[in-house]
Amino acid sequence: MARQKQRLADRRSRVTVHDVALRAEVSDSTVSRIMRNKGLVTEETRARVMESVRFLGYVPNRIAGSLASLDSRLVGVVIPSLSNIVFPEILQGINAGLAGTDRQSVIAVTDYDLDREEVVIRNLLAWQPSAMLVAGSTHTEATRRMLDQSGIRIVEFMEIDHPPIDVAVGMSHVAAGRASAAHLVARGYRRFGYVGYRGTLDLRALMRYQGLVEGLAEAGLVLEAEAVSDGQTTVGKGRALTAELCAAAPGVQVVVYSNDDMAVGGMFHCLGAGLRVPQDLALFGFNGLDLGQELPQPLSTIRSNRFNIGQRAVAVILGQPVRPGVPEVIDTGFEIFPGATA
Amino acid sequence: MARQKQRLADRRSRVTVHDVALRAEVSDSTVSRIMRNKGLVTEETRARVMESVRFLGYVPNRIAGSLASLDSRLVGVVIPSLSNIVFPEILQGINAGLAGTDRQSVIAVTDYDLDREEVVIRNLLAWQPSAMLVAGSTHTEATRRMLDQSGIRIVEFMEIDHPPIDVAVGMSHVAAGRASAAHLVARGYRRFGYVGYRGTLDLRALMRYQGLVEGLAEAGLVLEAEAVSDGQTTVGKGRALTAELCAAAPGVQVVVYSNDDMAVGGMFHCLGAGLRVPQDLALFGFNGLDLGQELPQPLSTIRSNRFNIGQRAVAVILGQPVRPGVPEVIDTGFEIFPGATA
DNA sequence: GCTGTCAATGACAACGCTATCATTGCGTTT
DNA sequence: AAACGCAATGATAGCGTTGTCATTGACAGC
Repeated sequence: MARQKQRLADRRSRVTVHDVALRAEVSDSTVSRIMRNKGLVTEETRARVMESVRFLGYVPNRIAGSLASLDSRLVGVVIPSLSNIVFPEILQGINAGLAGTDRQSVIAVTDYDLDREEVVIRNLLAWQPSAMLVAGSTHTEATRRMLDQSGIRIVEFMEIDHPPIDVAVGMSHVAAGRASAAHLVARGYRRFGYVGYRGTLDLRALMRYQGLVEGLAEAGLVLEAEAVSDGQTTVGKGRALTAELCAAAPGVQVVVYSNDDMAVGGMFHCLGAGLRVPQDLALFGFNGLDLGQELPQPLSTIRSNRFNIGQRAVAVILGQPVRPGVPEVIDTGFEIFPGATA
Repeated sequence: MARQKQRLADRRSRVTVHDVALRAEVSDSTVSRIMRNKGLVTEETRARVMESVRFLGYVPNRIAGSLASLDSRLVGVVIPSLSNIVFPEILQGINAGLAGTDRQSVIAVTDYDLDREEVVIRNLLAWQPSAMLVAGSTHTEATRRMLDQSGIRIVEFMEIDHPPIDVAVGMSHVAAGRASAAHLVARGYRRFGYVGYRGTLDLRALMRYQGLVEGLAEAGLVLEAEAVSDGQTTVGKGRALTAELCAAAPGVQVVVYSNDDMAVGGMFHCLGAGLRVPQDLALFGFNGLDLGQELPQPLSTIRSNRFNIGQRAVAVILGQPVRPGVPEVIDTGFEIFPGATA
């Protein structure tokens, strides 16, 4: 009796299809078919097999299954951060879109670092995902090549200001910046300040800033004052920077913020400093977070549809799992929310 | 020449170890060794192989690798929600702990549904993770059995009020509730109100509530009024429920909230209604979110250490990858943050 | 020169499952 | 009764990698 070569001594005595098949007195194939609800089986056989499955506590090994079927059923998701609530919101949209399908998301975080992005994308691709959803459109050359050559569907979400590898789902941040300018100019504001991000990492914040400046220029206006930070854009930072800006440029009528978090901080500053909003100082945010809408006065801002972006991104890959070869851009738009702070 | 049986017509002409080996004129084994930095290879061979790897754009298939080595290098993470910022914070801690190791997290969300939890855990276990990190200690019987029988390390994080399957990392929410009561009683408050969650899903909120009631009872006090919701605990809800409670029970001196989000809502209500905090109404939260600390007055609350919980959970499984068999409880504690609203 | 050692590489069988094709057996048609 | 169709099940060869053991060849020691 030739003893079979035992590969790894420690193999946790896992239950395999074969064990189930032996107990139910059927072939491995039949067990496999039943586990996947595929192919024809009599009800009697199914019952017998399922009894064994339950008795043995069998859990199919998806690693082996994926290898055999050459389909991992995985969707790679790459986001820059978890601390900014907008990304979990997009993940919710993605999960909602994936719920009820047989696909599973695998999430990786880049910390806004393009080299880190390259690493995590390489690692995700190693899992043979059937699609990749990547935040943003700015990548290293190597990243771009990897994504392109993978042949799978690639959805770049959040922004649509750059030509996509395959599909882009999101909104134009430059346009949002311009829209802020246009809206506020139309409401009569002339003396503008900016509080927010200035650095090299959050490129979408920079695009909004750029759009804002362009929009003002078209009205013959400029940013009179800026208070910026190259780190996290938090409520606390927004509050501190607003204080700074008010001290440096008392004549500013309205402050445009990188995002709602900072704008809420600005609101807190005004509350503390006894400034009336919007009479003494008007505030304009970006994102349309719930938080801003629950302030004593609802925040004037721009709603980006994060949940929807996630859902649409998933809809694309489910609707057309094979890359068509022709790049596509899906604009989920944005809406100005007038609010009461500007 | 016997034509080899071609398995799947569509196999994306992927580059395999074999292709690299052919081009570099070495064996598959050597390529594998080089890709894993394991075993001896001459510098010259390594260079030649790496050239081929780059030329062909070879990305190792981790599915096949995991199957062969019986080690997926995956860590399953199960959380109830993404919309409550505390869970992304824990994920950050987990990612931080995993960074620099060869482990990858795979995240699943249960939406506070124990049956859904059972499903997602079954699906995660199918990926043969080397450990599972699961939020909370309340599971279905089937879930508990699956986790236990998997043999891998199981970390139940967030709470330590129940005996764990393997390890629990977190804090006692009952104790936190009692601590709130003790702290506020010591500060002279006698007439208490509660605003927050009341339902069947968020069990930790319920434990804090229970601790609060117990703590008050020990001081001979009771909750004079409650305004509760069984849905999301948002800033908006907190604001609305606080208004409700104030109308129904004007005599209440201090309101204890399910969490900081709702407490911030309470603060907004007071700001809008012209109530002085804490003189007219005192507010006490839970979590120690940044948001609460940036209010015009810093929120009185309890700091739970979310990031730390995630990091500790990972430290456990990295430090001892094999289940010791003896359950362990790791208390990450909490601190009362006096603040200025109570 | 012979043997032993050891660094470097190769051969090949697992890993657990599924796609594919083959086989069985029963009822129906002609 | 032979032929056929078809539902149900089985046998087997991969899937791409890695663990294990075998082989090669250079060099040192005697």
